[in-house]
Amino acid sequence: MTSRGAGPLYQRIADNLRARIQSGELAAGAKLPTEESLTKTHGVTRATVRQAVQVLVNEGLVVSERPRGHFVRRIERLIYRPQKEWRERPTHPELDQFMDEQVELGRKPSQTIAVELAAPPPDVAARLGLAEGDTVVIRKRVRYLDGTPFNTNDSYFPLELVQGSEIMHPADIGRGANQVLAELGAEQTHAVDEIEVRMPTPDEASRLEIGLGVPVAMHRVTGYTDNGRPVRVVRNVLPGDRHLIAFERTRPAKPQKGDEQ
Amino acid sequence: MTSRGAGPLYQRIADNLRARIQSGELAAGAKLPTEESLTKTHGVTRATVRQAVQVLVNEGLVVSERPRGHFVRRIERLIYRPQKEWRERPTHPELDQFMDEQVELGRKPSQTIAVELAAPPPDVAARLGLAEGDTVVIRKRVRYLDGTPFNTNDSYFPLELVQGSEIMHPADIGRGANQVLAELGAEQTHAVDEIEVRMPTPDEASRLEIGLGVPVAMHRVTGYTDNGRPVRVVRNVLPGDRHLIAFERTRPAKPQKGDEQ
DNA sequence: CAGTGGTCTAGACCACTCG
DNA sequence: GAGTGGTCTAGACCACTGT
Repeated sequence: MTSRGAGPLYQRIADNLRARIQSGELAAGAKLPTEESLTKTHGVTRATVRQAVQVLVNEGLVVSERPRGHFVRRIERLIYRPQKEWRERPTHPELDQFMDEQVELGRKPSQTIAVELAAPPPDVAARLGLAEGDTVVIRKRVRYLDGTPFNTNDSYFPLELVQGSEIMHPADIGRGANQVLAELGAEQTHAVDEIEVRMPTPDEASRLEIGLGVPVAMHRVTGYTDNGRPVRVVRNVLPGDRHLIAFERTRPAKPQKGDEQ
Repeated sequence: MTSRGAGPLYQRIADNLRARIQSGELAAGAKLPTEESLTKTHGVTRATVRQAVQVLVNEGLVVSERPRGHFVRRIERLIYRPQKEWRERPTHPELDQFMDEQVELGRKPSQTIAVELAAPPPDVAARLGLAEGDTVVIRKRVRYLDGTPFNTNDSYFPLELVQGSEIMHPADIGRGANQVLAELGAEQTHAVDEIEVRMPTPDEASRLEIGLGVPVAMHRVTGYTDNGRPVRVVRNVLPGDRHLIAFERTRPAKPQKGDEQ
């Protein structure tokens, strides 16, 4: 199954290393053989060995920690609940079966907040019903856990809606930005959730200190007032290796038909 | 512009190309300059140019269509609704709801079904409460839309539960596997949903015909009976460039506090 | 200062598709 | 058959980290 006959040399070397990782011979955190030593064991040049290792890096299995060497990636995911603020307790005890054990064991959270005025990105413009030339207020947050970036949380508001309000101050809003919106006569009463999966932009990669081979999920929430006016878009960017997204179903009824789950 | 600040040559070439893609100068589907021509315009060797292009490929911005050249990736996402099966909709028995929805859009769906007996992967074993040496029945499906793979849908059942039942036949189950479970006295009444974001395994990449630079979302559903016994795990693997995950919130109530959305 | 990976050059041959 | 990207060799020099 592993080094089946043909294929490029670098793929066969990559297959060999991948198999050793998956078998546990090279456990999480273990150091890979040096490129130099791989050239000898496989009888190829260093360029070929590097190509093989690059395959594993792009698969997210291996990280480079220059100049100490390459290491098997450690993956540790925390639970992310997109619906969190509308749920205090799960409806069924089983829901926590695989989650409670992982949840916060005395971690130290922190965050940074910045406020910018800028033109909205296309997806935000479309959802707020703005033109790309319009201006939005952006509250940009990066959340950290034990000092490493955990996710980003950027809120976009139409400028004329929040002009001069507390939302434009780069500090935590104790009662929540939604409460401020309500005071401005634009209370957000419902929302649409979307999740997009892709590789990070260079910007996102640097904000989140993401290595090669780590994709992100962008969780986008569009908030509406009672009469259907969009007043807010939130974009949460979650590094794939640090999050497990969990959510609950609406109706605890019987599935009706089919295998569509 | 070109020699902005420092950095490796290949990164600057990649930055240049990325900017031209994002500005629209190189639109979706457009052909990139050939590697040969890039060596001339930037005065470097082909290896360096290839390194630059590889960056964009790994970001998912560019695809290679050998030997025609490199092209700006076209991204077209369809909506994926993890909660779909609990919406009430009349359907034809032959088609499950995924297919059903796409048929309405004039697409041509198809699928393959295979049944295997094997040891469960670790995540499935943990959720079904099995040891890794135990055996599960796996119903493996690949769904196609207009001939291209769209996602995979693999269901795992404990062998002793479904032994000899219709679930072990590699054909569509009109009334749904959940109905069969109910007839076996193990009706699934609630479920836990998880989404994991990562790069595909080589297996997944080949099953789904995924190119480099395309991550996947794995949507995992664990189904339980009324008394909390896990009877089924479903793993849906969704290529990131073909899906937009959408879901609904439970209560149309006011958000309670904070910006946690 | 030795060891490691990161970058880059200068070539070569191959496989595949298109006109 | 021409043009393209895919693979591979044989070197070289650099930057950084730990001893």
